[in-house]
Amino acid sequence: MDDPTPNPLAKHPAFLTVQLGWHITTQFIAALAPLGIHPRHMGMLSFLLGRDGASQQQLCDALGIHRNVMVGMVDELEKAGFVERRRHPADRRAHAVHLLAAGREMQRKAEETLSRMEDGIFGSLTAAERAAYLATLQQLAADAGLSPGIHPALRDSLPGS
Amino acid sequence: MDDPTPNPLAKHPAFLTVQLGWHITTQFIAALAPLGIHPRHMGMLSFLLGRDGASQQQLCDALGIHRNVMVGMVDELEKAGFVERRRHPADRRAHAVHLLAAGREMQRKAEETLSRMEDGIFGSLTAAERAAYLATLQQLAADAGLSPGIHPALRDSLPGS
DNA sequence: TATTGTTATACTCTATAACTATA
DNA sequence: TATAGTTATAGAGTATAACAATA
Repeated sequence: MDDPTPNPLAKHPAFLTVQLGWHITTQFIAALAPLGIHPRHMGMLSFLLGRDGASQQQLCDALGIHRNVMVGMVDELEKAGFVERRRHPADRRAHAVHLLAAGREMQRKAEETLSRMEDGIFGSLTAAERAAYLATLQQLAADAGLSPGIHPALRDSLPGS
Repeated sequence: MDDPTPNPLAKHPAFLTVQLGWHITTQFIAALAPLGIHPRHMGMLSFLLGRDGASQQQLCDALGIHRNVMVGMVDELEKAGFVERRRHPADRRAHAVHLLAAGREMQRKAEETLSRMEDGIFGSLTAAERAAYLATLQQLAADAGLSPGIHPALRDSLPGS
């Protein structure tokens, strides 16, 4: 049943992290699709929860997205009624991006979807194992200097078949 | 020092896995660049270690890469002297892709690079924590049905700045 | 002069489809 | 007729550069 010479990558925690992360991403994209949004939209909404009224440039800096791409993302979220561009109180060049009620509701649904998916993925772990896994991840993320809740490339799409 | 309303994603193990996986990927691409190869090349070489002489189609099936993309990858590896296309003994339509000595050597160096990088990333964990992390990842990968040592999208590149 | 948002252009990557030689 | 490898074409995605308004 076993491969005579097993692939050496399978024993590397770095590889396994990437492999599992990729699997989670594709699965989450699919889980979010019925809601009509992409993980990158959820990332924006989740961030705005704590920084409502941020300028597009501030969103760019925080989320690691180019400002020309940000234009399109805000367009999409605005068209869906999740956010609104308002006048920035301190800088007339900037737009203040504000969460609307529908946006908060969508963020809540998306996070619920995420939690449901996690129950499936981590279901075979004991509570203690799952807690240890989470603690380790948080420590590693802190070691690596990763910003909490942010990463630039929650983007497209499915692996080539 | 803390964000008044912290980003809720930071507490989700699924998100943290993806975030850390992305960080590892970008760091590994950079670590491999001086060797002149990309993680996807290492994936090919590591796989061929156990399946030398596989046809391109078999490589496609195993690694989840389209066959038109595989053509270019084999071209690159062949040009670099890491693999060689030979006649397939059983099917004259197919090419048998064989590892050359330089390819084995490059695989070895790449895996050494990976191990060095892992020492940096996981350096703050105790041996027990690191072992537990690895065991959990292996269990989760098995639960998800992921093929050992394989994933389709070890691809480009850096997050937009 | 630098910065914010925006638009236009070019480039890269990926996906689809066609072609050949075998099976 | 179907499959392995290859090539060509088209589409999506990303990055670079320019622009108008404001700092």
